[in-house]
Amino acid sequence: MSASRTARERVRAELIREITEIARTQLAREGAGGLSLRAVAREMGMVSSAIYRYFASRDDLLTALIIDGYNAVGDAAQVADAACPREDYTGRWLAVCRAVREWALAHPHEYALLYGSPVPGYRAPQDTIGPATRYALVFGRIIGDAHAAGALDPPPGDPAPASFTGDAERLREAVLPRAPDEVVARALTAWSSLFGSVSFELFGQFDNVITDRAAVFDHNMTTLARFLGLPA
Amino acid sequence: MSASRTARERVRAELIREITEIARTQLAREGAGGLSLRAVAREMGMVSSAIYRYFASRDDLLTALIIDGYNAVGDAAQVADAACPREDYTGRWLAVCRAVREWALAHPHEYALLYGSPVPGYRAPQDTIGPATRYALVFGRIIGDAHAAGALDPPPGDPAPASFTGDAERLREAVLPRAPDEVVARALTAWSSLFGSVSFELFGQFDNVITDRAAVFDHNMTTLARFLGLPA
DNA sequence: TGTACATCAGTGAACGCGCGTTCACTGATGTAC
DNA sequence: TGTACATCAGTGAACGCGCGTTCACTGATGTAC
Repeated sequence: MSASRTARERVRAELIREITEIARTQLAREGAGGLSLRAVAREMGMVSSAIYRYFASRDDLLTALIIDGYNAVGDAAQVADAACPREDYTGRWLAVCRAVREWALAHPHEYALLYGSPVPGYRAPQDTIGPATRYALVFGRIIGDAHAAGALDPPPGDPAPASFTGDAERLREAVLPRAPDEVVARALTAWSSLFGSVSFELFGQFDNVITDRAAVFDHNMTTLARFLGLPA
Repeated sequence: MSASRTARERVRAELIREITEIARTQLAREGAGGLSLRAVAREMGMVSSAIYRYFASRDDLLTALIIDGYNAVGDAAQVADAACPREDYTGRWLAVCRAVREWALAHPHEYALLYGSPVPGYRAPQDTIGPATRYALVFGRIIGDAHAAGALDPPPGDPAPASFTGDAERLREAVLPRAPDEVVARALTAWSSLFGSVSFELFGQFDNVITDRAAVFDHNMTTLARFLGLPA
């Protein structure tokens, strides 16, 4: 009977959910290095080998966590963007930046897993790519909307290097339709700048340097908005 | 005899050097997590407990590596700066940025140890602070020199947040004498932007995104120079 | 210069730990007739 | 509706590994008289 098959499958799905849930809290406590199948099994009240019914290896479990993490960042970005008036491009940009920062502060080890030093020996499979780019779509849409509305007026600067045109074309197709090379290049700068700020705050470089980190972050992101040409 | 005491001490110093050397290459191969006292001892042809004559614990060895790393970045920055004409502030800025990037590319795991996700369970002792700020002095001197020469002309922007004044004062004392708050704030932005770029490149975020990374990096750093108000 | 003693370097065995993964197995749950 | 069979979940023991750290010890190197 297909109803009973789905019953078993529901239990299975629920257990997979529970395993990743426990793995996530362990990740939050100890970081990626401290994630262990045996510890997860212990907390599940299972024998360690039972986990292998659900995940083929430790790396598979890590991959699941990574995908969940990227999706969580993507969700946070989307929600933050959706809460703003469509034409308030600068407000949308700022809201999404804050959402990324706040997610990172709330999930430091997950953030480190996604954007920090690579986990030694771990090679990300293809399935992570889609989720990994979700939040980028949000940023792309904001800048793209502003550009389409003629609201993008970047301050003068050097032209993007010639060797960048191919990359720019690929990025236009993926996230920034119709934006000129210079805008794409600036978007990349802003992108790495945002994550540079968040990483520095999270990884301790701002300790004893910046006190009111939220305010400095906002200031930085506003400055980046100007740099991108978003309206004041 | 004091000559013979120094003989013993010379051997001791040489062994400490050799241990950190081997530890450094292991760090380069496997990352911080893969650094093991036993492996170092094996490669030294010693028994593992012998290492404890030279380092009280694994963390102590890590600390030594971290200090060496910060000093290496500091040296690279200093050398790059010293090779430029004093009044070419933009050239000096660019040279130091490149030096940081090139050091990072040449020593990815060491870079990750210094600027990537914190090593779980490791708490940096006070002795790392001095070396950690050496390269910052170099950046500070460039911006400070430009400012003192009246060559700093930053484009308009929002004022730094009020809550930043205390931090700015502290930073003025440490690395940026006599610079106004806005300049200090911009220096911080540029600082995290630089390391954001380098980290993204190193940690794989630019994979399949940017092809000619050196060119894009140069472009970004030049843009940051303008943002700081360094002359074109 | 020679001897008695103190310091230091390195050994080897051991403690106690945790890990990922495999494998043959027992029961329970579902499927087909 | 009832029975024979196949699938799946979970067990428990084991393999083989490496790790940091401690400790009592042997020799060698240096020191003081």
